[in-house]
Amino acid sequence: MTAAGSAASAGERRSVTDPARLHEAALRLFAQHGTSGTSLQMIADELGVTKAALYYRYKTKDELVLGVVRPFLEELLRVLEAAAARRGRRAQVEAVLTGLVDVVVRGRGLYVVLVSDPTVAHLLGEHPLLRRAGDELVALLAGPDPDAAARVTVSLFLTGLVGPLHDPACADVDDEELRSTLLALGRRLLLPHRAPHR
Amino acid sequence: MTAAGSAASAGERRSVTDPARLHEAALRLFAQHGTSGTSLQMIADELGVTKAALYYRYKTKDELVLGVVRPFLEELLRVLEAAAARRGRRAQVEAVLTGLVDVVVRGRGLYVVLVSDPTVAHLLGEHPLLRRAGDELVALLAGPDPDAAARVTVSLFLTGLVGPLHDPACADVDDEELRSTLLALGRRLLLPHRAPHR
DNA sequence: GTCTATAATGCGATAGAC
DNA sequence: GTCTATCGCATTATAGAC
Repeated sequence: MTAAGSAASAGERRSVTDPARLHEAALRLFAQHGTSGTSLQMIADELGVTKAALYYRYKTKDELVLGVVRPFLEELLRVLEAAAARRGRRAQVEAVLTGLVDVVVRGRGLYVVLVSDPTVAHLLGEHPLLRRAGDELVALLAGPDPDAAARVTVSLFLTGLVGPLHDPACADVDDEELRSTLLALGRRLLLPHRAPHR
Repeated sequence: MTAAGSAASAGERRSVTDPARLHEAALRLFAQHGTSGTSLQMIADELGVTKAALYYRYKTKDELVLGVVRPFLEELLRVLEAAAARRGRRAQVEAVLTGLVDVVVRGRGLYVVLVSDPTVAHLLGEHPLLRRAGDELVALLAGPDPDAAARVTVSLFLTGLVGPLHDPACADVDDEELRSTLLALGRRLLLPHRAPHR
């Protein structure tokens, strides 16, 4: 919906006014260097503007980071809402999985920043409204009153999703195959299974 | 072996000369704020010394980061060596899994820094000697000529290992249970399995 | 809405006393 | 082996011209 199409037409000089351009550039740098390792200067250079121009849109660097991450979180919350409306745990898990994998694969770098950047984690921890996303996600996938193993499993899966997104060994995997593989892995980990031979 | 025991006796003023103390403090900060988000000042404060004192041990910040990560990588390489000496893919995977999970659980924060800090990733990419660890690890777990699904699976598992280590939802899980759960998940993901009902 | 210019602070790193 | 002091530079952030 809010795809990259609007800004993809050409190398035209669009200005920072278009938030999509800023988000796209900042995100790429955040994913590559982390938010702490990315200066406003780097973002400004990438956009062909000056640092000061960025301060017209965002009062602080923290707000910029949140601004980049927020749309992704909101998309995730919509997935969770839709999933929570389903009846039956199995249907809920399935809905979360498909929605989550889709958002994550489309988002690529965004999810990396979201789960593995300490600064972002800290910022989200301070905004309880945004924090809900993570908590609800875990609750839906782990089910009610999850034991230790279930919690570890969910945590491993959610964290692990980022791996294939930027692993050079998986660079040749196209989005469709990545989606279906991650989905299969999610089902294998999160849906009831036969216990392994012991 | 080089456990935390040597420096754990009391709050005694040990000085930076003892590398274990420096590594411990730096690691905690790296895991919490990322390497870019951790200044030498923060490390020095944590140790009760000045920035300048750190420069006696390490010429640059990069060298300090590598110094903290290296012992962990070497431990990992020993695990890989031992595993590679086994006969049969199944035994190799099993050996890598048990060794890896043990090192990761004991290392805790170290693995977080290793897999999710962009600066560390970049530094390791420049030292081909250290880079071997990651490559060999993937090769051993994914097997010869792995298809896309196998590569995605290995990547998800290796990245996912960090999740439960610092997820608050898993904070109550003790090391032993964590180890056995991660091991079970690894087997489930990386050893041949019956295809799911489709 | 973007610029130049600059303030204020913190950074990594060095020099030299002890 | 650790200190104080400092250099040079990058950083976040602001003020004011256009």
